[in-house]
Amino acid sequence: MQEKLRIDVREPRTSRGRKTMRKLLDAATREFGERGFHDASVSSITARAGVALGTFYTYFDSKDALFRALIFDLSQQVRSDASAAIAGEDDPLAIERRALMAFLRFASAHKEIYRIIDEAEFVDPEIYRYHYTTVASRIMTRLQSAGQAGAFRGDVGEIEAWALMGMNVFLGLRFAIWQEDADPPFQDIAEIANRLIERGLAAPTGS
Amino acid sequence: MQEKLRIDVREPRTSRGRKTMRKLLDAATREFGERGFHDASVSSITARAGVALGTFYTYFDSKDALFRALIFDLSQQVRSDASAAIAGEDDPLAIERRALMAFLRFASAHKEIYRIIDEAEFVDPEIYRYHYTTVASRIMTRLQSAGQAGAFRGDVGEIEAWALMGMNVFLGLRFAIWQEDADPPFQDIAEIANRLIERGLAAPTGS
Amino acid sequence: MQEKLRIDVREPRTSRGRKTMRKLLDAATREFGERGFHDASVSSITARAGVALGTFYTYFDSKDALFRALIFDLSQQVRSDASAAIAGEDDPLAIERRALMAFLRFASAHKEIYRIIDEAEFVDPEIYRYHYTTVASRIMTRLQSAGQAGAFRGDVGEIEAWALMGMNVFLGLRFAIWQEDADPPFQDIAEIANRLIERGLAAPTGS
Amino acid sequence: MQEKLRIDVREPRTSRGRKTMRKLLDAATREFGERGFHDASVSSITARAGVALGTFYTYFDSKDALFRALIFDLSQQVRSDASAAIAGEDDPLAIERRALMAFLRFASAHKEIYRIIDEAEFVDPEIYRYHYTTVASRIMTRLQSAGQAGAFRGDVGEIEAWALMGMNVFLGLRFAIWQEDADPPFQDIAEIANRLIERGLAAPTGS
DNA sequence: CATGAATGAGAGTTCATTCAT
DNA sequence: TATGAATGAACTCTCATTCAT
Repeated sequence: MQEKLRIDVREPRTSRGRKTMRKLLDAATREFGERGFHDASVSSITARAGVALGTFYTYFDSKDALFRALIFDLSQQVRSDASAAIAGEDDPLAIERRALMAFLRFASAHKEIYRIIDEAEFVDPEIYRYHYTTVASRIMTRLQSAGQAGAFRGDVGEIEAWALMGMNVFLGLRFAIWQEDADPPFQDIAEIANRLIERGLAAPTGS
Repeated sequence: MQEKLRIDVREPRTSRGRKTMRKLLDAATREFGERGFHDASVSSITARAGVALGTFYTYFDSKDALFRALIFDLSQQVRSDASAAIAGEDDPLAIERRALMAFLRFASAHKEIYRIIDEAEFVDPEIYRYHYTTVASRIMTRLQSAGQAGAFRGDVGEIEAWALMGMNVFLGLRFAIWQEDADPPFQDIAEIANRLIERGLAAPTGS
Repeated sequence: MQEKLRIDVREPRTSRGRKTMRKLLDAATREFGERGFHDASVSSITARAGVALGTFYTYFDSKDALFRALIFDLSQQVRSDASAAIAGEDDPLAIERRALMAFLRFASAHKEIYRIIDEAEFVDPEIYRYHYTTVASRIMTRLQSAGQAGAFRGDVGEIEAWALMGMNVFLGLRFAIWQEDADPPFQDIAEIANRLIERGLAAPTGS
Repeated sequence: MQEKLRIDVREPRTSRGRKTMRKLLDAATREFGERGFHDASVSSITARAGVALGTFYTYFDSKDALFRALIFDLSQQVRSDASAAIAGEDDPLAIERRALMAFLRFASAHKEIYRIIDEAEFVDPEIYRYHYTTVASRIMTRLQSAGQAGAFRGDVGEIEAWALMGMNVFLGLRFAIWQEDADPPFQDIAEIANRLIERGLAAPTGS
């Protein structure tokens, strides 16, 4: 699907180098998170990282290349977090509930990561696509497993996966990113979303 | 809710002025759509509009002010389009289906508008919030009317509205913006989304 | 021959603009002459010209573009000087003598111009070629006229033109550029070169 | 004349060192030839040579010092080539013809060497002067020998030497460096130049 | 002798904005 | 209202050189 994605980074040969690169990536997360890609400056990133300006270019070809490498990194973090959250759970609805809860908590705790990933749409569309396509594809896999197990309808596919992902992302935007306090509680939000996934909105038919 | 929103534009006094301003807004739509806010330049916008660089500042205080005025404009266009699409329809599910179809068509035909509005998240968060809050609020109104009419559950609120909006937006991103050809057809997508809204994903219980 | 040569300059629309551009070209001649292309800096050029740094880019796309425009300018100056020097002279040998004298004087008085043009070989080979090809072509025309008039052999062509040009250029380098005082006098040099052109080096055959 | 020329190179003590130094000089020839002095980078030279960046400074004090050492080397190569070409020939005119032919062939086969030496004019004028002064001085010696032997006029000196050298260099530039194919053949060029040296351009006087 | 990470001065270039005409 | 020349702060990126290992 997205196999040709290239991340250009000069892999450090020494452990000192590995440490410096990590410092740069962490500093970049803070800088991009606070100021956004365009207002962020390479010199500010190196200052935060405590290295000289030129050192930046020992590891990255450009500010864009760093951004791309960072998104790749963060995308993995986001997915690891989700995987961890649903590990061990078998019930499909419960899985989706947990996944959303985890996302809300993660977004709330790491607003800057959410922001950075979303800005990729305008900085590096390819990596942005990579991220959301990968996430959607995992969701679809979950839905289809549940379909085969008889818990969900058997005919769900990519469209439902994107619908669910969009739901989650916008709930995160509204209630985790924009909102300072968790009100309504994430639990309630996840409950309501879960009910929507399970039964839709139609009024229960009589009997 | 979002009443304090201020749009600073010098309203032209003459009809010649009104024409110049319109030329600038149209040129800005093309420029921002093609290059994004940061790569767009005021001088390129005036060149596209066929006016001198200095003329820009007769109408707008700054590049940011133009952007904000433009989003306000586009936000209204998007909402008008949706209103027109559902006008005269009574059935709540059909309304949502039509709204999504209209959005997919609009996004597909005006990719640049979609892009510009979304970039506002990183350029002028206030107007971005204004846009999506307004849209969500309309959706919520629709859902609650349907609830009172007994067509939908009676307890739906903001959370469901944001969930629906997110669903629609991401379906638009994936199938209208990214995809060149309408495949699957927008009709099918709207159908599937509609089914999800109506019944959720749970497998139909026996009997 | 060299018809596709492009000089990218933004022609000023006002007389104020024309003056500023002239100031920049003159400042550039001084700067490139003293420091050479690579050590010259745009900011130093604008400082010499007494304008702001940004003003430079109102007229030239880049430091390279300025250089090219400058060579074009200087190339014309060099050729005008030569034309003026030989104007009115009919005798082919006298023409060549005068042309060399003029070149020696010009090079001596404008060492920086000589230097700038020659550096073009490494900065913008195309314009360098343009310059020397044009000069050679003028020399060839002169030689061939003289050939038709019976003053020179009738079979001279491009090769002789380049040979003569090379002769002149190196005499200029050695005795006008490198040498502070005109010793031997330019007159003597031109005389000797003239004798070489006329009769070559072979010892006069008896009688 | 040019006795104070200093070439600062750390002579390697071991044979491994000698090999590394040779690799660096060869890599530098390629790099300077392809990119020119200023665009050439030390790190690219070491990469071509297959050694680490720091190793460079074990052998050369600076990029400039390397350049100077290289010109010195190349200058010797050029002169050896010329010496070999004229060895054993006694006739002064034939000597000059052979010398030019050899130069054309050498320049054609080693365009990069020609380029590097000429760029020295703007990088290290002293070594540039050294090179051309040395060459001119050899030519003058040849001419004066021929003068004493009665084959050439007896009053030729430095001026004629520089004139001849300039002729050769520009014929090389035009017909060996710029031209991909040898057309006209080097033989023809050398013949014509030889005729110019022998008899000049004047039309043969009657009888 | 060899390595490669680290340095930081310095360069070219962009562009929103101002303002005299 | 329209023009376009002028401004200068701010930015990204390069690369010769150093030095600890």
